[in-house]
Amino acid sequence: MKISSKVECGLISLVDICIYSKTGVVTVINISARQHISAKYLEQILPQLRQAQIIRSVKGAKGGYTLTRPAEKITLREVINALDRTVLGEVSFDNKEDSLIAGALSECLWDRMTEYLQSFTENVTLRDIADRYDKLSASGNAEPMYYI
Amino acid sequence: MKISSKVECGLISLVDICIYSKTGVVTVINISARQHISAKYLEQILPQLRQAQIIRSVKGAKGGYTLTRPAEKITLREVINALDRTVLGEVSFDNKEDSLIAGALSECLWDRMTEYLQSFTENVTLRDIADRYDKLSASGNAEPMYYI
DNA sequence: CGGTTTTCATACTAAGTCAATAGGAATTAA
DNA sequence: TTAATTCCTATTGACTTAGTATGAAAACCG
Repeated sequence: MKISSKVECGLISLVDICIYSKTGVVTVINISARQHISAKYLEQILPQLRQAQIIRSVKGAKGGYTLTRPAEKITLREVINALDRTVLGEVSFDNKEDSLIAGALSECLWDRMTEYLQSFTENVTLRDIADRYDKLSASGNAEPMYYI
Repeated sequence: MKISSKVECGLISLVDICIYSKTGVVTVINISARQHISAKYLEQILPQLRQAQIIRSVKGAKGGYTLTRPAEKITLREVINALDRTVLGEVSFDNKEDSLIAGALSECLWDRMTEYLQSFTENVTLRDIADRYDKLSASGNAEPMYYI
């Protein structure tokens, strides 16, 4: 499966915000430093998540981002759809609709695959990922710390 | 889901061969005429299916293609993999392996999605599509016939 | 043989997509 | 007013993809 870098970075950012926004907002610079993603790139991704009402932004100095809802109410389906409609969306082809074989393929294959992906991602939430992250970092896989 | 035209055309070709090879071989020209796919394009796709031992080719005049096995023994998984490794393959990202969040995403999301796609397509065969095609064409959706 | 039909191999091109950068406007705290 | 921040939109360069082009190799047929 091919997943765009935008979706990957968007998801990582959201989990980062989820983890670090307990005490206040999280800025693009914060995420960039922690997750090694270009700040300029994030500036392009996060507004999309805001428009989809997944995060809320505070402008100006001391500004940043927080989630609009508890993490367990944010499904990965809506996140992925907000960033890239093609991942979970229907398989579509230009003009082969007239072909009966293409129709059979849709019914037996493509439609079922996309239906599954939609319902699966509907049932995974940001909380699940954050919890999994906690377990990973607790079990000796701690994020490397660089002391000066 | 984004599926390349190559995979789509390859699958359509295979179903066409399955349907029309009962009496003999099927040529690129046959498929091209029936399915409205450029013959030159097919000449690029079918050899790949041959290398994957899904179809057998007969060279020269009176040559063409047939399936190597009964249609119920050809899974869509192997067909799709033969034409495009990325569709069912693992989600892979450049250098974000070090990120624990990326790891959590893999475990909770990407790995499960690709596992499902692999096992689902493993259990759909060419026969299933051909049968579905038969039902579609029997129920009033007959392929248009052009009489001269 | 020689001509025709076919598959096979490889190169090419034009269009589209994607990742990432760039520059600057708008907003707000201090 | 200054610094920190989000926001908006354009652009670039690299890569991918769809489809075409050219011709070689193989095999049937008369």
